[in-house]
Order: sequence, then structure tokens, then C-alpha cells
Amino acid sequence: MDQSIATCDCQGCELRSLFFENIETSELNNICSVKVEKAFNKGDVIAEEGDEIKLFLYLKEGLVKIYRKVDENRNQIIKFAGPLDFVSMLSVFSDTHYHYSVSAIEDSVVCYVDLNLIKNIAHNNGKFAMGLLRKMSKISDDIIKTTLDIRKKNLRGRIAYVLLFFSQNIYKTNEFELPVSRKEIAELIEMTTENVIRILSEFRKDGIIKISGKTIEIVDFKRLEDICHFG
Amino acid sequence: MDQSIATCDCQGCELRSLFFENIETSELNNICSVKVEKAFNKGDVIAEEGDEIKLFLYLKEGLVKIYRKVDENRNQIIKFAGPLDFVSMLSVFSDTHYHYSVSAIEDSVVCYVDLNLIKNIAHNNGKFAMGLLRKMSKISDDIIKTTLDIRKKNLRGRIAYVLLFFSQNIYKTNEFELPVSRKEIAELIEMTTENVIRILSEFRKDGIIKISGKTIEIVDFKRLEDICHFG
DNA sequence: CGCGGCTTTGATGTTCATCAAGTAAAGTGG
DNA sequence: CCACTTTACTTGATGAACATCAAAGCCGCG
Repeated sequence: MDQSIATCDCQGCELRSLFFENIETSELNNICSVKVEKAFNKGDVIAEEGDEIKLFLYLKEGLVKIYRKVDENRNQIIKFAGPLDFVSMLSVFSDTHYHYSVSAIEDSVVCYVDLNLIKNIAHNNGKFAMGLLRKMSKISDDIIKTTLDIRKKNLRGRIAYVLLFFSQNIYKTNEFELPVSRKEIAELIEMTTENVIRILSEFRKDGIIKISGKTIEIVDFKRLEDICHFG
Repeated sequence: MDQSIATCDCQGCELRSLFFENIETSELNNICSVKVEKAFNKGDVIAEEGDEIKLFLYLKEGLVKIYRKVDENRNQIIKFAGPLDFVSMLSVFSDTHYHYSVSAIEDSVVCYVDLNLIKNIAHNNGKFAMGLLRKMSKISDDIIKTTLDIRKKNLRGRIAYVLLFFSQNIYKTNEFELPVSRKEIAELIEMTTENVIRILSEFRKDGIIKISGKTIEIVDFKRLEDICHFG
């Protein structure tokens, strides 16, 4: 990680209140003065499995995937995350090294500060620590809930889930460019690349979606929701 | 929950240091004085999906399952947990109501105190709050890791995993009484009851285990580990 | 231009769920 | 304590869902 210019525009950042509520102004200024913003290009690795955890980082802009390696050409993706549903890594407070990797699937901007600074502030400020606890708890809970939701669906239901996720949670529109490969979708919902493709084609033939390369348009929203729900 | 007698033997409790490290003696006495110990019989529900979260509870003795309901006769089990790997519920700090249920699969003893008391202490004591954060983070992380491990295995590998889990993590012996039904195993590793039975029978025929009702004896440990690892 | 990675489709086979039917075990009320 | 009911367990037969294998087209990139 080579450092970019540290600009202290935390005041205007919508994430500030999210993660740094219940904090003294002096402490916040302290964080802001050492905070670093760094841009990553699509495909860049932000944090890697096995690396020592030194930084507290969170996503300001963009889209990332959190995943772990199974073997040389297969990963398991834990979640895709945008700015509002991703704070640092899951295990930063319980471990010294990352269990998971994070990489940018769209151009992204990450803010980071020394993790020890955050820990020190939390040590001296119970309200702040409780804020962190709430966030981390919520993030873990969402991951577990989503995993359970996915695992009870059949393949068609899982694909429907992914399409709805990007359409509703990320892009908030019916037509969007898929930021991930078919293989990555497969790695998120535990199936083969071929079947991801096959089921997308089925949806196209059934008039539920239109496909043009990476561009997806959801035509029959209601039907996709039914497939997601009952599948 | 009808209350049992509250005995203040926290000093001797091996869990005290685990969950209540970095705490002033006066605060600890405060907790101990209001702490309640309650015994549950096998099958009893300790906390139920949808209930309001009022208590901070942790398992002192026994074995429980954490799960959620899919429909009238099917659950998804998130994990089986013993005293050392279970603290309260996952979402106590991020939500007002339980998303999951907990019930005893063996006779169990639970300690609990008012959740607000814990929150208040944490608010005023950053070190204590950070201790909680570490624990909660570790618990979530373990659940996510285990779920990923299971989902990449085939059915034989999953059954092997469950047998090794009970043998190594819970009972620490080669011969043990399964505390759960075949159906519950199925609900943990997302497969059908019939296939759990079928694969257990296969393992028996292959000379890997011996089965007599609920009693399981692992005969060929090495082979079971291989099936778990490569399956 | 040519190479490698991503995508697509079809053919084939394996794995697993479903259905059905029967046995054993465990709880329940007389 | 026994008849009764219910729940758990077991096995086999069948079919559906899904993975694997193979082959070819497409696209971006050096």
C-alpha cells in the first residue's frame, strides 16, 4: 500500500457518523489528522489472507469482494460489499492476521488509520467501543443471515437472489452492468460457472431478464422475486 | 424463565476471566450479585427467535444448538455450542430481538444478567467493552469460517466433519453418545435426514465407525479425517 | 496477430433429494 | 404395565438437480 495524499475532509463524510459516533472532537481530529485515503483500481487487492492486520480500514466509495482461497483457481466469496455495509475486516479485533482477502471489483476509495489508534481510543472511551461493537455485530449478523438465506435456496433461487442484490442494494435500478464475472457469482453462491451461465440463459429465454454481455436488465421483477423467494 | 437460586460463586468460575476480564472488582461484584444461574433440561428452549433481548446470557455447562426456523418442520442449525464457545447471542449488541433460537441438546446451566447492566458497564469501561468486542468478533468469525468449511465439502465430508467435531471438540474421546438426532445433523450441514443415515451406514460398512443407536465409535480415525479433509 | 481468459452450449454421468414402506424406539394415557 | 400413538430411524427404488467434460466462439491485450 503506497500512501495517497491525506485530506482531512472527514467533516463532510457521511461515513464519519456511522463509524465514529460517540467520540470527542479532539479524538476525532486526532483520527482525521492521521487518516489516509487511498484509491484502488478494479481488480486491486486491498487486503490479503495471511497478512498482518495493522490498519483499521473502511470503504468510502466503490465495491469490493471479501473472500478466501480454496485452491489455486477457486475462491469462496463471503460477500460483495459497498460503502455502507462494510467496515474493515471481520476479525480485526479478535486476530492478528487476516483470514480473508478483500479486493476491489470496482474502482474504490478506502480510508484507513492505524488499528492501534482505534483500539486505544476504544480502550479509553466505552461509548465509542460500544459503537464499534454494535457495527461489528451487525456486520457479522448480516453475513450469517445472508449465508443461511442463500443455502436454503436452489440454484435458480440463488441466481435470482444475486440479480436482485445488485439491482436493489447496489445500483438501485433495473438495468446495470454486472461488476463481477460468472465465476465470481458461482463462488458466492457455491455452484459451477457453467450453471450460472445456463440459468442466466434460462431467465433470458423465459423473458425475465435481458442480457448483453455484462449488462443485465430485469424485465419481470415480480417473477424474479418469486423465484428468489420460493426457489 | 422462572428463576433458580442465585449463588455467587463467580470467583471459582472458569468462564469469569473469559468474559469478564478487565473489570473492576466492584463492578464484578455488582454483576455477581445480580447474576442468576438457571438449569435447563435437554430439549428446553433457552431463547426463542422473535423474543425481545433483555438478558446477557452464557452457557456454563452443557450443550446447546443455535438455529432458526425455515418452516413448521424444518430448521437451519447455525452451530452446536458448548460452554467455551458460546456467549449470549450473536446479535445482542446490534438488535432488540433475537433472530435465532437457542435450545439445550443436553442438560445445561446458563448464567444470565440484565443486558443493560452489561451495556452500562461497557459504556463506562472501554477495556471491558474491548474484551466483549474481541469475544463477539471471535465467535462470529468462527461461525463464518465453519460455514465456509462445511459448504465446500461433499456429503461424506460433511458427515465426517460432524463426527470429528463431537469426538474432538465436545467429548474428546473416540466413543460417544450422539446428543443430536439424524435430523438435526441434517439441519446443520444442509442435507436430508435419509442421506445422513445412509452415509453413516456406509461408514459402518466400510469399517470406519461402529454404530449402536446413538452411540458412535470411531474406529478408523485417520480415514475419517481424510474423508473430512478431501471430501 | 495470436494467446489466454471468459463465456456459452451440449452431452454425459454422478450425486443427492424425494417418495414409499417398514422397523425400532420412545412417549402417553388408561 | 400394557396398548396406543407418535416420533425417530432405516433401506430401497426412482428421478431430478447439478457437476463434469468437451468443444467452440468471443474478447481484450501484449
